[in-house]
Amino acid sequence: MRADARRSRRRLLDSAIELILEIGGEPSRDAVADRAGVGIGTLYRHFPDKQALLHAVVLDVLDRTINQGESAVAESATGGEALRRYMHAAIDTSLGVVNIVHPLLDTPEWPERRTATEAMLDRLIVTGHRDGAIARDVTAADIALATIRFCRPLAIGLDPAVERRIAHQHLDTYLDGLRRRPNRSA
Amino acid sequence: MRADARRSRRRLLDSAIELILEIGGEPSRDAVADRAGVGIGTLYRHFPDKQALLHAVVLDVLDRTINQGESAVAESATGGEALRRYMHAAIDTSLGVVNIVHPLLDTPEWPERRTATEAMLDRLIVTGHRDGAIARDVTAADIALATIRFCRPLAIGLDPAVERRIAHQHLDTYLDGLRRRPNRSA
DNA sequence: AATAACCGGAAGATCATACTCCGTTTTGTG
DNA sequence: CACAAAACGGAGTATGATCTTCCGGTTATT
Repeated sequence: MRADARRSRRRLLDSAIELILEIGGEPSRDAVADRAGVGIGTLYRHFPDKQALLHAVVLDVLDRTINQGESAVAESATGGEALRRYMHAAIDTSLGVVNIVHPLLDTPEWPERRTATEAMLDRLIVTGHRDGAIARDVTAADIALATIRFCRPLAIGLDPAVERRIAHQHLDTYLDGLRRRPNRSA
Repeated sequence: MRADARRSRRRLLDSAIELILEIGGEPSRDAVADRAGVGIGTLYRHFPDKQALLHAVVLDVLDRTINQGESAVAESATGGEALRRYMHAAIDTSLGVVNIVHPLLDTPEWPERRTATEAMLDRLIVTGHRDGAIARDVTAADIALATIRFCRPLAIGLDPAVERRIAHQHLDTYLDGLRRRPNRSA
């Protein structure tokens, strides 16, 4: 792959991620190409059909988030600490992009990511259960759903930076709540 | 206004609210009319221009939510209790509809609702501050933003009933977190 | 029974976005 | 440096999904 092609591809991905957060949904192909500073033809060469670009964006973001989870588990002293690190990292990486995940749930690429996410969360949860940092009744599914909630922008036209700040803030309070009530569903 | 006209209007509003939650955004006029069991012509007679229907929906839901807040303040023993009641009621009434609020923020009807919401939340907060049930550094804006977050569906194709259950659950944990840390922003 | 208000839905108008195509430019190689 | 292959740009067309109108038929009210 030629250097300029790789550069264009990466720019398209990054521009799409920005736009998705800004407008809260699927951006038009024209807008993505403009933002990336490439022609619309270039976009279609890299991502041939209708959904290819958005698929690539979601997989890119999802894989990075899963990796951050792995790191969090590996590098944290406690399960609670791993949970905190993972969820904040998910906000940094996935904020906004969860908005367009739904259509991907029916594609061949999904089951593999689902498995990887579950495996990672299970390891995280088991560690937390073992060291007592995460309540027994908190499950991987609970964490997954809460993570999605905090990665959703509020859809009232806030600036992305503000959006991110608020998400982290809400998550902190939520995590405090998780610690407070060890005998209730998350 | 004739009885059948009032009935049609109410059905259109309710159908729109349902659809907004189900599809997570603005429904097509055709879909709303179908769901309501009325012709598309009827929809246009009640709501003449492009945004009229969605405006009416948001105002309907918003006004009901504000009223529920007033009741919560009036009928609760403590500010903390009022806060809990208000936010859960907001989920029951507004879940999903926050998704389409943004465009309304630029219309003449908005400032009035904003003022009413602020007044209600201020009363709620002041009560809570006075009786110590709500931390000093929790503001009306904090409550407003958190309420919006818990009224956002997760956008992964969940059934509305499941969506609602999860929202209440997440809110409970968040409220526990608010209580736990009286000296940090909400 | 009379009339004014309301309803239904086919058909046309409108608009945003997807996508193609080909002449031009850039990159990598001998 | 020269040349071929790969990549680029963007005007213009295709497409499809709503929005909106209109008027003959229906229902409520007196």
